[in-house]
Amino acid sequence: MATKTKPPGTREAILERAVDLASTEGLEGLTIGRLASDMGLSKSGLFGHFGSKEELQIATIEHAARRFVGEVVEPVYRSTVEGPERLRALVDRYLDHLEGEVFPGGCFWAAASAEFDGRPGPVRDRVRDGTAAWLAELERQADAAGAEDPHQLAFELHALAAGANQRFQLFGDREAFDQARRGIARLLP
Amino acid sequence: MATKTKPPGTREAILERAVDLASTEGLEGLTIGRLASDMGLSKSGLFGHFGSKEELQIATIEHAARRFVGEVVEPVYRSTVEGPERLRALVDRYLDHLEGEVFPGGCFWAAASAEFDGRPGPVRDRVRDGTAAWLAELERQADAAGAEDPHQLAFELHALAAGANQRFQLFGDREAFDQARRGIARLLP
DNA sequence: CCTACCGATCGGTAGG
DNA sequence: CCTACCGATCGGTAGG
Repeated sequence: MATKTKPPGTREAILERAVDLASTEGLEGLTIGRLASDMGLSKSGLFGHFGSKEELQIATIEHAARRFVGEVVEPVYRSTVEGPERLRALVDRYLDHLEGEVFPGGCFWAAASAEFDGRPGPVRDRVRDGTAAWLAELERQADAAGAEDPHQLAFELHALAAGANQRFQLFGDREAFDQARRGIARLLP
Repeated sequence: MATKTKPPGTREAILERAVDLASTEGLEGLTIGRLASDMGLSKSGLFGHFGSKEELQIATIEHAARRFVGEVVEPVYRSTVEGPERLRALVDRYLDHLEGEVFPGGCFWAAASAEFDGRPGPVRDRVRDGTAAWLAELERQADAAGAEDPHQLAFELHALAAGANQRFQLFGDREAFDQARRGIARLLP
């Protein structure tokens, strides 16, 4: 008999739930007790998978990074060749990802970044690494697309998309994505 | 004898500290016990000023709003007349405010917005009101400046500035403000 | 404004 | 993986 969902108790299943919880409650509000009861485990049973809260937070960030790559970057790489087409597809799929409410609490990275940008340590470092990787990917594709100033273009594309996400999360305002697309259309003619 | 600083224990002095604490620890991480000990009060002494943690959070947001208006909006109104000049000054002063590290944990609003956008209630409502007031102010001045599409312009200006702030906070990267200014220069020629 | 306290929950450990 | 527990801290209250 095939199981319909991933077997509960697995590290993978725990992290799936952890990413969702962290997107609404924050990485600090992601408590071991709450996560354990959601997964039907004892606190110490769940604790044993990670060894400390900080390790849980780091594992959660790395799981979110894998999900982002799998949902945004990889499909675009499979369906496009390098150049303007790929940059365009990357930005479009990024906006679709933000608009699609993949996480209950909105973009995991926006939340994690705001929460930990002022708290030095390994958690902030991982959030920084994940964000830097995405900005670098945008810049690389902007370069391959022949942009005059790929660094500047990557910054503006990311800012417009992130701005739309912030307004959507706070106001429930889907119009913000149209505004972002309008701004992006001017940048990527 | 004039007192050098505001008398401690005052609601005003408490809220000043509360805004700073919330900018690094978040509005949820702003605990009554921590704030009380910072102010040299007992927990229940501080508690009595507000009546509940939620009321403290709301008072903190409203204090941050008054500070923002006093530091960004009012000086611009005093030094400019309505029109392109005022819009330009508003955006410039906003960027200076973000770059000036007024709060230890970076922009209070960016942090509060990311933290509470997924938690319905009066706290989120106040964060929303404050953000909406600022976007409306930008749009009004964009309109007075004769912009073709004031709503779109206000969105893009805000997104570029907020994007710079996010990158600055996470990477300590002042270059982001230059990038925002470059993007804004194209929007406000 | 204070001391003293409440029940709940936090991260984490002991021992199995 | 479990039960049972630790000290610390949370928001909040009683009583003065």
